[in-house]
Amino acid sequence: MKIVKADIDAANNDNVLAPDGYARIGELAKKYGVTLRTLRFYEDKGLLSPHRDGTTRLYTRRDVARLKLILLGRKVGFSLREVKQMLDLYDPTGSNTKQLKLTLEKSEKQLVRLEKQRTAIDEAIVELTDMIGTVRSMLAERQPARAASS
Amino acid sequence: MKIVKADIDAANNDNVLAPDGYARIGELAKKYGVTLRTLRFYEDKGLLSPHRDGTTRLYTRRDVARLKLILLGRKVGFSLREVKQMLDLYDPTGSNTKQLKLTLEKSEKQLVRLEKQRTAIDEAIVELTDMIGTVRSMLAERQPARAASS
DNA sequence: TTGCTCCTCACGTCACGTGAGGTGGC
DNA sequence: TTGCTCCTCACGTCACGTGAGGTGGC
Repeated sequence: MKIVKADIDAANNDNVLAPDGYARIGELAKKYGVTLRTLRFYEDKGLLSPHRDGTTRLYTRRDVARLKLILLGRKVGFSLREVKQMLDLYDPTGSNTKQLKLTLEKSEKQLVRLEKQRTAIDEAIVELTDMIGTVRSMLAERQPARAASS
Repeated sequence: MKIVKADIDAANNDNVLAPDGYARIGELAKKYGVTLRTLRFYEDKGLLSPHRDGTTRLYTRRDVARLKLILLGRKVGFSLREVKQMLDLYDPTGSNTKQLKLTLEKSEKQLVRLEKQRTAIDEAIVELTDMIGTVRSMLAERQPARAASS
């Protein structure tokens, strides 16, 4: 089996960037499953800062890296404000000890919140299941003929 | 042991209503762990409709019953709009079959949503735990002296 | 010329939070 | 007079959704 460039491109699906090193907003949005609005919103909030070609946004490798972290942060339940706080502490020339410590601290607190959310959802599931049972039996009482006639 | 009226009142803690059959907003809020704003907001959205004494709101047994359902609905994740839809179908003179069927239908859909939310939270917990591990080891690498000196 | 992709406002949504400024009755 | 509880605006929050109206290049 011969491996051609297309195979490599397909396997290397981490790459949204065109050969020129830039990605357009539509490409990024599709790739990461977000809307254009979301990417513009993140920019408005200072989380992303793509280059421009006229009015058109051009995203670099750095923006892509940030976007991934933003989406990870959102997934685990951080607010955009918190994500920004952590990202803004990044310094490519330093040890980033401060950033890491803040991230660790916030993450531990967030983990506690997530666990509380999980128990809340578990409770909600129990209550809703109860509710469904109650409603079903009320319907059964109110239409005893239904079961027989249908 | 003598049972006095105070004991009965304390045991009957379902009752927020004063002897006149009315409760004021502050009493209701405290009893159900919500803010005044929340109760007013529910009214604004047509979910509650307390009586008035001048400008002061007076809640009846009916409002209390509705409030309990609203809070249950919110707990299991229904929007206020959905809760209103279901409550508005209640007819004290009928069989309420329509209300029960709508509630059942909505509840089953909501149960699915809740279960999806649970798996999302479980995933988030896994990812956040991973993250914490990664950050911890990065900090350990960056400050090998810390562990020895402290 | 048509289509596609991009753009900038700017208001809407959801469930309240949070003052500001004021009233009534003990 | 002071305190407490109540009231009505009305703007703020959070993370976008959703048009409206318009542009650039194949």
